[in-house]
Amino acid sequence: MKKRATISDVAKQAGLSLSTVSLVINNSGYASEQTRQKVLRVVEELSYHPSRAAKGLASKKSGNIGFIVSDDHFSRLEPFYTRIFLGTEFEARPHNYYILLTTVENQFREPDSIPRFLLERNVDGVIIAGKCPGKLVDYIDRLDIPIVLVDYTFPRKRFSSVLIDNRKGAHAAVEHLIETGHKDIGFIGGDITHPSIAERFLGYKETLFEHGIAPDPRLYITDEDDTTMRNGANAARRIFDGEKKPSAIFAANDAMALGCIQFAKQRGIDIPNDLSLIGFDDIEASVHMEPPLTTVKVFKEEMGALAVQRLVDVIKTKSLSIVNTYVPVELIVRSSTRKTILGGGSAEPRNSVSSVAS
Amino acid sequence: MKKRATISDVAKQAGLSLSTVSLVINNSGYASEQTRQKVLRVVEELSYHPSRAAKGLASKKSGNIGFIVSDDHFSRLEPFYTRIFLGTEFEARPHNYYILLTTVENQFREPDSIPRFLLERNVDGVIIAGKCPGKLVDYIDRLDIPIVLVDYTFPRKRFSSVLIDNRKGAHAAVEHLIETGHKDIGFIGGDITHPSIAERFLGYKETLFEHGIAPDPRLYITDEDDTTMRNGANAARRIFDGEKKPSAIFAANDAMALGCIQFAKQRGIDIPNDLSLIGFDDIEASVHMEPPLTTVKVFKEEMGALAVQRLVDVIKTKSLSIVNTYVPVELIVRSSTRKTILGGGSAEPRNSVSSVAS
DNA sequence: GTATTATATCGAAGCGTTTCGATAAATATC
DNA sequence: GATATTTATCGAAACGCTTCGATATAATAC
Repeated sequence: MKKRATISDVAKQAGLSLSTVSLVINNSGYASEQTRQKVLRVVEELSYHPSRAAKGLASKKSGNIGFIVSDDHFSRLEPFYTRIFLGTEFEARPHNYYILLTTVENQFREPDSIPRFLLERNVDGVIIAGKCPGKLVDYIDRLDIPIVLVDYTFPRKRFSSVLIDNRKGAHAAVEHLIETGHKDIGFIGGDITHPSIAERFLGYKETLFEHGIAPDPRLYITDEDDTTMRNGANAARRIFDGEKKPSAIFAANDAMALGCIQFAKQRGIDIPNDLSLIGFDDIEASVHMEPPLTTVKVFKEEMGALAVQRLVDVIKTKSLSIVNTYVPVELIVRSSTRKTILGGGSAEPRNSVSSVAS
Repeated sequence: MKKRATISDVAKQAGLSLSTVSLVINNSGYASEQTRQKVLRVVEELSYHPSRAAKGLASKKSGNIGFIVSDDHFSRLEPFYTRIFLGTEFEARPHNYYILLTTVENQFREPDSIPRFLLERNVDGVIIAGKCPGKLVDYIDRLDIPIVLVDYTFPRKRFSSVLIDNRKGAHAAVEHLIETGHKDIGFIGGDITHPSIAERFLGYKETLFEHGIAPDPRLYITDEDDTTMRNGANAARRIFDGEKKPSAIFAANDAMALGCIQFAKQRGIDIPNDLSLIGFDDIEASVHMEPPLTTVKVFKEEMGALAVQRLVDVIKTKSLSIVNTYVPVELIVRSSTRKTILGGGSAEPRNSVSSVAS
């Protein structure tokens, strides 16, 4: 096996000094066009790739980005955060970074739960996806390691973040339901302490208000302990066991929507004829559901990519400014929603003629 | 921000030389018990963590393990390979390795598709999960980088591997169906070119033979192009559109079993009363299916962990021997299978009395 | 008691980069 | 035309570790 070429091999071959080659490769400092070309050609010839370790040692940069996600988030049925992670992986390539993934338990115990890459200072920055223990965030912050949050906002302190435009998504979802003639629209929220879910709830209420509909507490559930399918089914049951039945439900994510579907099947409620249902996220499964789920699509890979872009920028420029990027969403209409024959029950039926199902 | 402690800080504090400290930390070479204690205490005091980069530069080891998985495998609905990946991550921790993940396209084009960590020699070994382009495997092998395969066997050359005991799993599945009175047992294979699927097919046929049942070509489908839910539904349709209807189906994975369920619902076939169905893998979704799926559980995290153990062993000992580890499987009986009222149609019904459903 | 061998510790070279002056040539400034 | 500035290149130190002899002492063999 031939030994790998080093920078000094390149220098020798090009008849230049080490430092000049280094300057050209990292294009810092000055170099004549001629020299530049020469170096680049030799690099190609020897198929030279700089040694990460040497580079890291000399520059005090690891070339790695840490990706932190809570273990239950990451190993959920739906690969939501997996997609985000994948997005970071792809975007890291052109920037020449590696992503070091670690999952953390919700129950944080210092120092056992501190990711190794932090102890060893083996990352130049960190991306945190979804909820993360506050103590850990504080710890990283104290280390002066740049942080970018994805689908999360930290309560006590601002960080740059990449967020879903939840309000807009919720607005589009509820608007769609209202447009198709629904008035008694339920909401299934699961874990309302997650900022994204809270915002979707807000968007839900706002949109109802806009249309002169007062949100009915009997129609929304926000106190389940997690946003799982099971809880979706549970919440649906609680709503339908109440005195007021909705004609449509907006579930704060697709997993809970799926739970709704299961509940509805059990209870003999036909979707979309008896109940229109809309989800959020557009996970892979939603197109395969029975019926295929109308939902609000979230561009997960793109979120990961944006997070990397932002983080790399912070690492390189040491910028301290905080940038919150809102990623647009898109309403995907499939078969779980349809026009009502009659407007809802409580509000006065307006346009009752034109809203007859086609 | 305080500077990190280096090995020379430790040496100074302990009144020893650099080299002695290094020897103790890596416990290579000799050191008196007294010295050892002293060093360890100082390490603790200064909370010293060796620099990865320096270590890597000096030792020519990166401390990283590459994890390669095809992109369609990794971003599938069911997080099968994600779980394996997670297993490697966990096991890598105590061994002090990092996992560098990369996905590769099925359509391999050198050199664009070559993972960066190979170009930069930034991994000490590689784990390949599921199918992988032959050219890439050859490339890595030529680099003299140790390889461990997970859920895959390479056609042209032997490598150490961690494999599912597919034959045993298939045996358990089919045995279960036979025990519950089925004789006309179908098989849905999807992509038979994947070694695991091929073995499950083999196990299926073997078990039938053992019980004096000749596999009926009208009852198995092995020529779909992938092992997806869609293809599962498709294959089920093809079988049921044929002249011979099975009373039970063994799907080579849970995704295809889910497809079967969807097809059955559409066609008005009741599971398990009209058709018993059994899957393979035990993905998270299977417990949530309607009905909950009887399946063969695969211990995915454990497979990842075993792969890391094996790889670390190879890296450390430079062992050239090839070890194929077969991970046991477990039959999980849920509600998608039940006893037949009558034995199957073609073979003579034996024990027809005792096999009446309870 | 001397020769071997095992044990314990150390100094220094080396790993492959970056980066900080230093130097020299080319260009701009007045 | 002398001085200042920009551009181009280089040598050498530094980054924090491993590892290879070298040296010294302790244990064992004969």
